[in-house]
Amino acid sequence: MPTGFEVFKDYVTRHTQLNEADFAALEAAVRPKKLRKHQYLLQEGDVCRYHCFITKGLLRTYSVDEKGNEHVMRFAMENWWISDRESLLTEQPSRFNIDAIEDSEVLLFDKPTMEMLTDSIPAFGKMITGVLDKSFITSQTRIHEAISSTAEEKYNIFVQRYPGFALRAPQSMIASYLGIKPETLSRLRNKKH
Amino acid sequence: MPTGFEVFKDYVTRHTQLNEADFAALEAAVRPKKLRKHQYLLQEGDVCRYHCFITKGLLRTYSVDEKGNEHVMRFAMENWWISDRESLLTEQPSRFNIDAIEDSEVLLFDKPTMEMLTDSIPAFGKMITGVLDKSFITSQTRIHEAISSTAEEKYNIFVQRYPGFALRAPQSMIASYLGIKPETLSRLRNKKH
DNA sequence: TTGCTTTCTTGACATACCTCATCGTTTTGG
DNA sequence: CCAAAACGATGAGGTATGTCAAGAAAGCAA
Repeated sequence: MPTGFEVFKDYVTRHTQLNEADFAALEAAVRPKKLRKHQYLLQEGDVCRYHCFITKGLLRTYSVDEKGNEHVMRFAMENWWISDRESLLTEQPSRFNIDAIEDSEVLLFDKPTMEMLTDSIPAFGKMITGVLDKSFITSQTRIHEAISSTAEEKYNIFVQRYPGFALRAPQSMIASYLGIKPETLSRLRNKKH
Repeated sequence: MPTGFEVFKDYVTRHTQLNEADFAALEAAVRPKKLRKHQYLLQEGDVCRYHCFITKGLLRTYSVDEKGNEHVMRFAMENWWISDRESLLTEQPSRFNIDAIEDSEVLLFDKPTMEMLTDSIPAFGKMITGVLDKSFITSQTRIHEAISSTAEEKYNIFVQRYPGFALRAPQSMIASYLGIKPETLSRLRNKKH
């Protein structure tokens, strides 16, 4: 069973080349945290202070509207980053919650530490920039699908793109992510064709 | 009537502080381009080569699906940037079209030039980073609205947030942006309450 | 295991949105 | 300025998705 930092080290190694001194700097900078299922990583109203790298488990970002309905913005699992970038950037209270769908483990990078690391280890900085670029493109794609696809198309795309989420997340959360009701998703899944 | 570059200079001045030498470097780097209504700035299948700053007019980014339906991803007008970031980053053919909804004028920054400018003028680089951060947050907000709002709510939010687009863009394009049919939008607009 | 709670499935019905067709209005280009 | 085209409004009727309710299945705690 690899430690959280070993998972992270593997991830970094797959994306760029760093020497042992760089890894030592990363390991010293990082704070590991365990989350039980249902535990919050971030609660609405709090300011998001960390970039979080997930080494184990499954989390989601979601909002709760006036009627109490939850709206899942995204899922993230091992080897994904999660945070509320808006709150992290602006240092304003977050509109979102982040919590663990399974027992999970994350590495926390606070904002000044992350800045220090991306400045002092340029290859690491480039990697992070690449992650942000990719997440922007993913957002664009999701917007495109939201305005142009039916519920069934959205679900099929979701399963293809994120088979792990499709298997591990409850259907009610997947439905919420897709912008449809759980009953509708259940019917889509169980209809033959 | 200010020139295109004067519009851009005002914009930059509102966001950061540059000296005259910096502005001279920017002016030398930039290529102005006029677009007639309906003219493409980028066509599907072409690689996006430019960051474009709009000094006049109104443009849209959209895709066309197998059935010939257009899906408007975004609008942009004076003092907005437009490009296909995915294609620009990856240098792969774009899935989108960008064209002018009104006669328009833009300033073109090609990719290497932009890199050179953001490196050599740090304040300008920071401003560009800020623009990208803001556009990521805007994407997140749009996803949230897409999965959590009714057609009417989406339209009301759109009008509030972008009164200029609501007035200047044809309703069929606004409907497409919202992910609804033009007839539905027409009915929403004309229903009393 | 045993029960308790949460999640999923399914039916009946309601409704928001879509489709297609028509027609009046506005815009466009020669 | 006129004719053609594009745009927007509106009606009738269809379909996808939502709502509410009940029961089955699966997960969880003791």
